[in-house]
Amino acid sequence: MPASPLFRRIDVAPAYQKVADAIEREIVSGRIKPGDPIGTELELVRQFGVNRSTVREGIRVLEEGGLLWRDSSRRLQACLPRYNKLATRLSRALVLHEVTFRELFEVSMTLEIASTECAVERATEEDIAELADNLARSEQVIADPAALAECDADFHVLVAKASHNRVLQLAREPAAQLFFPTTEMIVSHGAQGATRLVEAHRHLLEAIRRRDKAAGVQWTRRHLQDWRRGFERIASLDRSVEHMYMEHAQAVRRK
Amino acid sequence: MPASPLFRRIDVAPAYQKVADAIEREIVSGRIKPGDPIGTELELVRQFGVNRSTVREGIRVLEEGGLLWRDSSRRLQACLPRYNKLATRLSRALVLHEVTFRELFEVSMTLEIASTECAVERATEEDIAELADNLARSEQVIADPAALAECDADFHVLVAKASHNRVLQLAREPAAQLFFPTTEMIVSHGAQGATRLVEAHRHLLEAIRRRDKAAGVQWTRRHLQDWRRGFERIASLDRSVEHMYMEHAQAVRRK
DNA sequence: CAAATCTACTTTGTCCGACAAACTGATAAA
DNA sequence: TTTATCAGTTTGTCGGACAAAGTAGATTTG
Repeated sequence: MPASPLFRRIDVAPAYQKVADAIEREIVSGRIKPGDPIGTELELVRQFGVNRSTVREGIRVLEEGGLLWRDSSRRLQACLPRYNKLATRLSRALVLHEVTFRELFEVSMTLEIASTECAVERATEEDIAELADNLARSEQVIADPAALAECDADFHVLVAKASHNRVLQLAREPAAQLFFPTTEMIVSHGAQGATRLVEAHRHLLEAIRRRDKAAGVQWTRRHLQDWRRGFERIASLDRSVEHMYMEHAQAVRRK
Repeated sequence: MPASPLFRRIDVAPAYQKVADAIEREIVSGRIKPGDPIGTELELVRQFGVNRSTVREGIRVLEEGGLLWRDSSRRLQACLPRYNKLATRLSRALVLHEVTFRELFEVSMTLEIASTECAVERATEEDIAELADNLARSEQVIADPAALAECDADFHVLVAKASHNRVLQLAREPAAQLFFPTTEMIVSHGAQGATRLVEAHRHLLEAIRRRDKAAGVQWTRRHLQDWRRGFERIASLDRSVEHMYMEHAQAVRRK
């Protein structure tokens, strides 16, 4: 047994990791801005003094993390991680952890209400126009559960956008991605599910337009309670989110 | 210009991506369970019929996504994506999007209150014991801002854990990772900041113990308002979260 | 017989060199 | 001006190579 450690542990992170970390540092610190080119693989090989395979492994890590992407000509660029892609990863994690619909519902209720409150305060004319447009489309496809479910998901994304709080937009997305796909099932199951949904959206939009926070919150709550009642007619809230949803999310991501 | 497309677009995803997708499908679908070995690189080479470099690039993608990891002997295993790692990625994204402290504060207020409400309902004896333990430690390090800030962050993680809602735990984490590091600055700045913080924790724990939801919410709100007042003495809430915090988060992640 | 040591084998991380396909940019032809 | 051609880059993939670290089985030692 050595008397006392003479030397500190040396850093033995693999080279590809160091490459990834080095590039990540430059991007996160702001020295490389989104849109800036990173250089070709060969240039990186020369700069880091490692093999191209090693550089490529490092690049894959950052590409997956959403910090790098390849433009149309496949050249490397720094970029801002897209919320959507991150949210998909999170949703996947929630599925694997087998969270229940009760957990999703609880959080969605909280976040959608917060979303509405902020939207009532801050929605711009443009936000309202987008919401109105969405509502008009919903009314047209009221008989088509799949299309209506998509409209519903979009509507709530738009409300979140109108909140002008990007943290909120990001925070609600993972639960929403798992939560809203069930809307199709629910709407096509119950009889007046579709009309109640559109009605709720109409009142919600009206509340945002009139800057009436209490009404906005009330209709958001009612809207989600409707979802819950509809869901409970089909399955238990304590059922865990299933792999089915993940496959749905993957299909969406790829298109 | 061709009259009409005779052929469908051929799938030209790179091989490493196909490898990653194939393994991901097996894991997400549940056919490979967390903890199951994936096999050695050479086995994957044989199964997929591609080069080892290609397999390795595919593996990197999944490793970064948190679906694969290498155990102590560096063999590949499927695993559940850790919330912590995902949250770090999200925090990084928030930094790059230059969100403001106001946005963080707004969402944290919402989620911490929700967290408290659920914790009051569902905290077990064990949860309460952990919180009490944390509180005792806080009282010991009340004069050490760095240690106290860490205790504070832990306290809120424990409250979220006591909510027994995993979606909530995950949803609050990204904002918290950026929000709480400022506690150190705030506590060391104001005079009674530290005592007020510990006092809030004490009341909060007491509320959870007594299942008193109103008191829990009230003290959570007061606690966060304290943070806000403290922060505003130092900087504007509309300042964007800075790169500094990201470096802090990276240091934490590595240890 | 149990514990420690040695040895042969496997696996990972890295490197090298190679090549086809796709893309770039510029020049030549219609 | 548009189209065709062509040489040079760059990426994606391949095959093979090797040192370091880990594994497991055989062997020695107490």
